[in-house]
Amino acid sequence: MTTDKIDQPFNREIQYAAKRRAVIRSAAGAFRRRGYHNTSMVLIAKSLGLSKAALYYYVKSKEEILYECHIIMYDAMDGAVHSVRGKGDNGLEKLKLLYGSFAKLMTRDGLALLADVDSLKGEYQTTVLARRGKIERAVNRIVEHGMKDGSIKKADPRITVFFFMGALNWLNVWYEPGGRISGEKITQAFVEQMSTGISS
Amino acid sequence: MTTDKIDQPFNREIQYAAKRRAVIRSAAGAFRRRGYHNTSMVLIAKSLGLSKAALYYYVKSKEEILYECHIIMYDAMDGAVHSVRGKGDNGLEKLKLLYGSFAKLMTRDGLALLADVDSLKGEYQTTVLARRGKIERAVNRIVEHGMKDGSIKKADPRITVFFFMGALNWLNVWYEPGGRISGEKITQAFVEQMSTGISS
DNA sequence: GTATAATTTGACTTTATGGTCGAATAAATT
DNA sequence: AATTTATTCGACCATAAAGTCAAATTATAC
Repeated sequence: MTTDKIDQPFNREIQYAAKRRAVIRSAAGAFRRRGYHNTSMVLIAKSLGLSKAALYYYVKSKEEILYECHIIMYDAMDGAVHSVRGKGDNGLEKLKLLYGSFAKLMTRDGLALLADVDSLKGEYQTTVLARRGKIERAVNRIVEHGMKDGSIKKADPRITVFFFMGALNWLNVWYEPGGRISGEKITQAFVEQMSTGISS
Repeated sequence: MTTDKIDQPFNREIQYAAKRRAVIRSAAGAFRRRGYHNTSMVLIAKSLGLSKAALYYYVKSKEEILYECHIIMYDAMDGAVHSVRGKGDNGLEKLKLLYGSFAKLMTRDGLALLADVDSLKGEYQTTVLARRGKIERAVNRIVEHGMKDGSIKKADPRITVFFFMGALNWLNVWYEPGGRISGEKITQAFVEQMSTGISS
């Protein structure tokens, strides 16, 4: 059928993209659990039932995988920032929404990974640091806004933000998806503890 | 003089120990800044004006250095736990004292390093995880105590602790000794934010 | 069923770096 | 000054893991 002729090359791309995503997702999980440097390409390959060489059909290098992990995460975080636009009656309420989204991202499947930036070089690192800065500034802005509207206690916004963003990032180290503590409980508790820690 | 005969061999040991400490301190700083795997032994050696081989006169392996970094830190933290015994009118007050000590440890010179546990193997990792567990339990106990005496809001103590301990551990990633924000300011702000986040 | 393009592989090269060793140097001891 | 002991080094080895490539396999198209 003619649809095949049109669909088939399209499917190819889709399947390639899907497999590529699978590679990165699988690697991301391994990186989170064992750390970037303790995860070899052979291991990533094997856990997908592939040979190492096949991996390089989908990615340029190990570094690229790490880079994409970060980008995926920052894309998701940017999305969270965007979806919070116009919501929340004041700075604190907006921040609670955003922080909750962040926590959900970090706990939903093993996607989360914001570590090992030092292992990225050149352009890769520059881009990732830029993305990180962008998120940081967005959060800072909300916090500063909250300090002005009186919903957040006045303090050095940088330290304030580092505190609860640090708690979030550290999740990667100890949180086990599907472990004893559910992602929802963590999200709820973190939002609660964060907000009471800074509300005025 | 006779004192020399007695002092000299003693000095030797002291100097050896001092140099060994210098090696570990220097390495710890590099590890914290660039990450364990991005710091080569040659680099550590060069930054001390030594050759790589000379390093191995003081340490058994790179892994041993990382191990000692952790132990030094946990010794200091144990000390902090110990020095808080009997102090503080209630759980929250005691926790504030302890948390402040921890924050001081993390910000005072580049000593802090509690990451890369995955790069330790066998006995090394077992011991470090045991030490970490010990600290965690001590903190948990204080928090639970505070929840009972009414000074700390009732919640899942594990998550409560992970939150503010995570914030602390993440310091390593972004804090620059001698940078724009002083250790004292951070310590003060962290204790404040931690305690208001959990006080009832 | 043959040709073409997409995947996958085994076997290889390369590289970074941890670690070793015997010899050289410096310091203390007699 | 000679001897022993502590310290340091240059040059080397070992190895793990990243990355490459020509060839084989599998899927798709005609």
